[in-house]
Amino acid sequence: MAPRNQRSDALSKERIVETAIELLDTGGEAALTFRALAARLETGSGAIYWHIADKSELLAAATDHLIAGVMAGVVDEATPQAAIRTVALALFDAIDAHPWAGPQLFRDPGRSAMPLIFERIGAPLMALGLGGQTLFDSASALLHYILGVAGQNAANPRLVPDEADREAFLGRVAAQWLQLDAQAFPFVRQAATQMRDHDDRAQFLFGIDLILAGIAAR
Amino acid sequence: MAPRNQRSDALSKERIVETAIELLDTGGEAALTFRALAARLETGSGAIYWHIADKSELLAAATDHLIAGVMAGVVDEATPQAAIRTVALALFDAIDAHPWAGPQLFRDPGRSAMPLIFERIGAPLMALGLGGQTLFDSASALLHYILGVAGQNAANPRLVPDEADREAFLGRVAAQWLQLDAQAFPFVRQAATQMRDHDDRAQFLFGIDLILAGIAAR
DNA sequence: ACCTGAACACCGTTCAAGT
DNA sequence: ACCTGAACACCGTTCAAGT
Repeated sequence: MAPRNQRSDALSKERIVETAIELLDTGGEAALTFRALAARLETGSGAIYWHIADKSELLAAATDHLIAGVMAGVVDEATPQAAIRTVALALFDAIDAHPWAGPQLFRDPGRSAMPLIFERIGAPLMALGLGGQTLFDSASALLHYILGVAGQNAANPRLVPDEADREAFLGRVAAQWLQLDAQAFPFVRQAATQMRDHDDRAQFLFGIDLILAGIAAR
Repeated sequence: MAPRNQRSDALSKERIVETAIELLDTGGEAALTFRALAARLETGSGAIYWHIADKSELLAAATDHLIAGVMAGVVDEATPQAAIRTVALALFDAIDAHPWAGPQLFRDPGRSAMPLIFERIGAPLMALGLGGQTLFDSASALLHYILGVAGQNAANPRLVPDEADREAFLGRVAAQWLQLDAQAFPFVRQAATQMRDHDDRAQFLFGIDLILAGIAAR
């Protein structure tokens, strides 16, 4: 058997992380096991631990890698508002395509993904003239809203090729909401009728604009 | 050995769920195993499956139970804005005390926890005169913001008796942010200096008010 | 220094057997 | 109808042994 440590494609943290992302994209979080990863990398499961501390760090590193790529691809915009909308939509689409990353964004705010996102939200607000506590609190509000939608999206089946699964999912939720008591749940029952053909992306942007309008109104 | 199925405290879904919440509150999500749960309930691990489909349903049922209790305790308020603030803060404090429930809120929007929350947000907006798409989108924005903060809180160590752990956590995040490049991260570095003594609860309310102001400005 | 892969401790879940 | 608890299939992680 050829010694692995002399191959040109030797193990490295980057190669491990990229392979992990492939497994996550293909089969979701359940598909990422050290055994599957080792098999794909043609190595022993223990070898991975030489480069990565544990599974928690592996998932965090995969998220950092993904977000860094997304953020690097975001183009500059003319206005601060447009810049915030563009970054927000880029994140929305990234979680749409890689739903496993949604819950990860909540984990460790010190890691690289979080500062990358936070800077892209806060810098435009500075350009708008915000500062001090208002700046910090406004940026945090936008960040939390974006993460909240990301987390929700990660739970929904959105990345199906055809729209059938998504329709079925929304239809099931709407049906459950319509079964609620009309006296106790007037709003939710009305919302149920709007569920099936609502545009997630437009609704997401509406919320961004709501927060931006709130900032402008101060 | 006395037969279990004749005791007055026989197994029931409610007793299982309440015991599960005790384990979750005491030791976090890792402490909830079917073996630990069965030991605490003085039964076999398989007996639980007679009442609960699987672990996913157990966690969802625990969350529903928790949120139902929280929502039942929320008092009515004079104005729609006050009602929304009160519900939001009640959820904030509930996740603060039971951080394991944060990620669960993202799971299944059809379950009872989600409609309970959504109704309490949407009904006051209806009272404000909102309707149609604007009503649905505005309520969704508030919901996503609240869930985003809840998810973030669940990841942070907040429920420690003394403030030492929280201080250490925020200090560590701030230190990591201060190590970033000054040219590339002007905002994040400034935010780092505000991290240690910021008031999570006040910042959360600031975001709620920002969205409410955005709604009012439309 | 880096890799191998068996072994360990632990899960969720099932199911034949009991009462 | 409900409970028991061993058994199964599967994890993450460790570590003595290799190169």
